[in-house]
Amino acid sequence: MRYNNASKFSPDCSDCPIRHRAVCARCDADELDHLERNKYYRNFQAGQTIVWADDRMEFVGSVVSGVATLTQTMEDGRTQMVGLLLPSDFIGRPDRSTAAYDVVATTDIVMCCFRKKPFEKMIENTPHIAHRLLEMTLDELDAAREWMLVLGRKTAREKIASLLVILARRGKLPEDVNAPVVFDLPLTREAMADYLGLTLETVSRQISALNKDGIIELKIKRNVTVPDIYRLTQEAGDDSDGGYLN
Amino acid sequence: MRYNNASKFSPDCSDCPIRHRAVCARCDADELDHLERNKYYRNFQAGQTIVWADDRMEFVGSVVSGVATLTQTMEDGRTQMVGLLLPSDFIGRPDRSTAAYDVVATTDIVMCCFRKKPFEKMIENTPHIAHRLLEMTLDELDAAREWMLVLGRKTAREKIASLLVILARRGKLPEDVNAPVVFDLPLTREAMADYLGLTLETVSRQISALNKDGIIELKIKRNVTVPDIYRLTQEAGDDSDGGYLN
DNA sequence: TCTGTACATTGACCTGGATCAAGAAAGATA
DNA sequence: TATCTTTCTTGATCCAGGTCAATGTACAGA
Repeated sequence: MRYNNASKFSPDCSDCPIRHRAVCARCDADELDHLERNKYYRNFQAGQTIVWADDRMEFVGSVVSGVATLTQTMEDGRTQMVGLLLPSDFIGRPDRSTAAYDVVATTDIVMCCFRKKPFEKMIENTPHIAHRLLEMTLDELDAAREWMLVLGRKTAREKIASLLVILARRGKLPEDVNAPVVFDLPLTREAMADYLGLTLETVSRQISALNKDGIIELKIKRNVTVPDIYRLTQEAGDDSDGGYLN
Repeated sequence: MRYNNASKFSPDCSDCPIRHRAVCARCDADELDHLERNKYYRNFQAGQTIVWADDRMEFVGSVVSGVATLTQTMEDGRTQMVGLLLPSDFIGRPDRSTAAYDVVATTDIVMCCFRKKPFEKMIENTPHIAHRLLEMTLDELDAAREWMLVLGRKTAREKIASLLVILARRGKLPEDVNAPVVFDLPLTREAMADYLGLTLETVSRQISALNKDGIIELKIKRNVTVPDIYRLTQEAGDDSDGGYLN
């Protein structure tokens, strides 16, 4: 459904640890070749669960396109998103046989995967990749801890803004720092609420408020193309409400 | 001041990555020896800041005794604790020159330290230590994410209970699972509040409530010894309020 | 074009925890 | 012993965000 960029399928694993190959002469070339040959792509539909918490997880991989979430759920149904996986983000942890969280595709998503066993073998033989993996894990740890500040101490409005900043940073930023930023909002209100430790109603109200305050602007409706909009410019401009922030 | 266990100074770095030596025949023994010879101990008093966020950090180390916290502070003073360092916990991150958070001793504390440079060198030469470090970082990441659920979705009472469980788990648990657990509470109400995303008043009220509900029990006052208590049993039992959970 | 489903918005009301404000205990100092 | 400081407790009040409920909108399928 909706937000679907599976079209840019051409695999761009630009931040995949494997790519490290380009800059490392000391690693085991055969090993890397072997891995490169054994990578494969998997598609998931929006809403589909990629891995269930505590299930065996036989692969590692990175997001090529689309968005997924890491989610924790309590017995009574309360859920907290603990991670957001955007293109180039890595998923899976060497030396852990089971997943720690539910991984759910929130949009159609393409992942670049490796079977875990050979990947672990490669880590052993190519210390620089292990090093890169440690670095990535430390980054994730920093992000998690920064999010603890958001969850523990920020107001609803600040929480929304924090999320918007994260998403904006991951899009292509405009050259001019002062130019307005445009980016996709590939999450439902509920998903945002789960990330922010709020209810979906509060998220909705805060977004409306930010909109009313002129801080964020409405976006083009999902399946409306640029030509569609352009056509509107030829009509009498009566129905001025151009679109919706999804 | 108060909670001071610097007395058990005898260095017990039982979970220090260096200890890995005992189980690894493949690592560079000279390197390990060199590091072992170059470890040193540092003492900090309760309240003292061990490292300031963004300051250069020239060492890594682990807690021998005492408790420290990792804290993030916003410009307006709101603070969120993002990590709790108990004995055997590791601090410092290879390849990062500056600290990401304030590290503050909440009790008198003894740390076992290594200068960062040689430590990093050792990591390069002893892949198994790098591996162990990745494992430790993944554990921290799990802990941080579990804490996100606590901060985002739990009630004040549940938050307190979550903290108590963490502290209880780190103490020596009784053989009998059903026996009551006894452990130190080496944090002020304010520190707990900062960890839990609450105010200190709420923490105080909730602890009083848990106490009233018979879920937690009062503990012996800090500087009262067992003989002191015993002496009380000889008096007329009028002043029955035996002590305080502090 | 109608219908059903999934999301999003908005309103009315309630409540858990924050805020403000005294006091009381613990512990240090003298 | 009295005094000062820091920490903890408790009460009174407030309000941000939760809860419950109704309505609107997007869009797929028939």
